[in-house]
Amino acid sequence: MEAQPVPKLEGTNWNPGLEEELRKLWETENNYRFEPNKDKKPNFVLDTPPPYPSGKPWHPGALTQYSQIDMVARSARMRGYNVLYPVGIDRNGLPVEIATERKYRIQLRKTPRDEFITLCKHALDDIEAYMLELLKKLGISGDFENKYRTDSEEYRKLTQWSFIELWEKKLIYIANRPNVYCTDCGTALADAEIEYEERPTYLVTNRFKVKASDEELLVATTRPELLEACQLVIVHPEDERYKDLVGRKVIVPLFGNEVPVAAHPSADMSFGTGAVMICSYGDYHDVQLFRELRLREIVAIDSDGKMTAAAGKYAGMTVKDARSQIIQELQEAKIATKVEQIQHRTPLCERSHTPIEIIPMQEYYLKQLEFLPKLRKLAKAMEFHPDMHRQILSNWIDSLTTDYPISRNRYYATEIPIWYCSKCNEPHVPKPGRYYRPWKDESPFKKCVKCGNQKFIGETKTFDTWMDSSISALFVTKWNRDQAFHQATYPASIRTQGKDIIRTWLYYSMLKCYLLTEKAPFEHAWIGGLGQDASGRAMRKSLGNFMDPEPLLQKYGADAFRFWGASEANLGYDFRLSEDRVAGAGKFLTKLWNTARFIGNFPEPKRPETLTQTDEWILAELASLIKECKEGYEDFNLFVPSTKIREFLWNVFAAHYIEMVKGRAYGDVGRGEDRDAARYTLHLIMKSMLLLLAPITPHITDHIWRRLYGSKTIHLESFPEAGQHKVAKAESQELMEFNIEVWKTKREKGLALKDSIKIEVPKKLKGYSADLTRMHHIS
RNA sequence: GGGCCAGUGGUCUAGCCUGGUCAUGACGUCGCUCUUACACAGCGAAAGUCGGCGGUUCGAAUCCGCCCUGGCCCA
Repeated sequence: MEAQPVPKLEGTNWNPGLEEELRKLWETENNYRFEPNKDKKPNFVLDTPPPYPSGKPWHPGALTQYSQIDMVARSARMRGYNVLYPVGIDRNGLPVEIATERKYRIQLRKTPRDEFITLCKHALDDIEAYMLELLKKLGISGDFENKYRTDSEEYRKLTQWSFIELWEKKLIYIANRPNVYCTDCGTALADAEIEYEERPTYLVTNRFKVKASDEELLVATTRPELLEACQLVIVHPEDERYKDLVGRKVIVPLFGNEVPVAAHPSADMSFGTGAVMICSYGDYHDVQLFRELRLREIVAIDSDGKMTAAAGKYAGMTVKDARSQIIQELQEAKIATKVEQIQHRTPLCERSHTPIEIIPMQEYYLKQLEFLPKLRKLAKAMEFHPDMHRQILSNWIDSLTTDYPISRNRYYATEIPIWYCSKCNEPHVPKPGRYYRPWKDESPFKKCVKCGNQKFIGETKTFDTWMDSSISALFVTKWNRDQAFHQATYPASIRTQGKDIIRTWLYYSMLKCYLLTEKAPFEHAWIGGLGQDASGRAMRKSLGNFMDPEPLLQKYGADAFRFWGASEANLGYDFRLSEDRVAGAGKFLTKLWNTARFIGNFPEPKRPETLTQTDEWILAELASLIKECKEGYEDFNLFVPSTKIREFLWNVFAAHYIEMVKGRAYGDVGRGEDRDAARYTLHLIMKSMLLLLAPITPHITDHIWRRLYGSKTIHLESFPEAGQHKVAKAESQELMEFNIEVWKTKREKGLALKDSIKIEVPKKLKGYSADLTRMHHIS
């Protein structure tokens, strides 16, 4: 007796509304809980980027990346790993401070610190809730229950702990050095926080009198306000114009100090007059020469961006005002021979877009230069996906010339745990294991170790945010919190991140974790491309070319968005976001849905003794698909499985196999055993495709799986094994070409597909002739 | 100035490492078709100097050199 076919899937397309129900189900089932070495499976630990709540809407490219990371985690589970997939939120740093200053029209330095911090917290909480909700809507399978925040007491305690260990290892030092400084943000910047922009500025050519002669030297500069800090004028050694001036002295106009003229190869003969004044500090070139030639620095600009006493009557003016004032005076005194406007590549603060200044300041530094050779080795040993992006890290390591300045003058960040003796200024660093706020807390020290004084002053500075983020791999593996857990999970298996923060997050993570644990923090680095707008431009909030991802998710569902994210661009390449293409991904889901709906009509029989040639053929195609998908997943590449599965489903399985076996599947033709062979094979292929797709489109695959193959979730299953079926590629090709030829002939002859046709089945395809005859109505 | 990446039908993309089938697929366009899963479909068609120039080779989208354009990063 044959069971009546029962349609198990309603409607002719996938309803994204079902996603919400599934997510609720997953939450109650709690399938993804991590315990080290559970069921004797190997651990797989992700070090994921905690997103920064910087505003609404969230960058759609970032959201795409989070969905891709989820696919990495889900595929690892289905490859048989026990997966630790942490969810964190990065809440330290400048952006929230700037947003808070703008929102409440207040200034950080003029607001009580406690109050300011509270305002920042509220802003972060608000956006954080929005982001977590979006992540959940995407179907992210991370550990939301144990989500962490980088501004929590527990996290900051660990950041301070890492600092204290580095301090004790004598890897931290204080130095008074020229520092890249943003006068607007009021803080020192790391190299990574600087960006460049072409901006108009004046190039002023001034007469410098040559000492004890009537000669003059013309010197062009973009920084006339720094004349008082000029200590040297350089010319190129091969510059014939100035050969006889080298070694003599010139007099700085307006200020009258005498400075030598020297030959130096870094002078550009073609820029300005070829003679360059070297001041402390106009740009990096100045810094380099001051260091190289051991010149005496004159601090001309203070940390508020105002001219210092060294600037004489210009003291107290802003750099900008001083510049225009001084240009005017130089012109009036006929010292300036030329004032022209030029486009100048100006270094800017990445956050405030203010031109940076170089000011000598006392800052804390973490040693890195002496470890660069070791870091280069670690970078070489690390497995990059794709391999090409290792280059970005190598280039960065090769370009570093100073140690890492780790202190900042901000509020919403982890405090540097130091107290200074009020008398002798000796720094005291407390014991690790607590969260310290020296600007607020009482000193844990009773007596200065140096002078015995009993009063202390707490440090007010904070850490650069990368000091926090760089230990994410240590935090999620419970370093200094749970030794057994840490042993089992560190180093992490994989760091997943965008290519834009390789030189910051990835590099600083390697540096700090290496210094603390002597190991690289992770084995693999997965580097995603960046989301661009539809015309290929970087999507930036400042450019206003943002697309709100939420309506897209609402309209097409998370699975369509995810499938688009997986299949849009190859691993590591930038991708463009457009609604059309997400919609196109949705069509694939419809195709999958209808294929499943068709197959669900048939009962799933046991494997018959023998299968037909047609069944063997599609199983061989499936075997190679499984192999390709597995290779893709092992390389953490989602592009490979998503595009291969789409091609197989659409162009091979649905177009050819299903059409060929329809007759048998319905039981219209052939023996009962052949019918079961078709049904068995249809279900086997369906199951395999669902399993292969489950990491990419977790909702639709789970829904179909539960409906057709039992009530349990697909997400606790493993990937299918590639079978032993073998059919020559040429035969496969020939089979599909024959079908196409029949279709073409029918249309040329004006025949409907159901009309019969006289056509010879090629000899090589004899094994398929029963199915082909039924399919094409060959008479 | 340097580095990395990219440049393939109207749009996007595979192939390039490991040279050799009429260059893959998707979106879009046009025509036909309701064919016991799917019209969010099926079938078919039009559409390409594989950025340019030169070289290696019997043969180059693929290897080499130079150049142009765009993106990202660095100095």
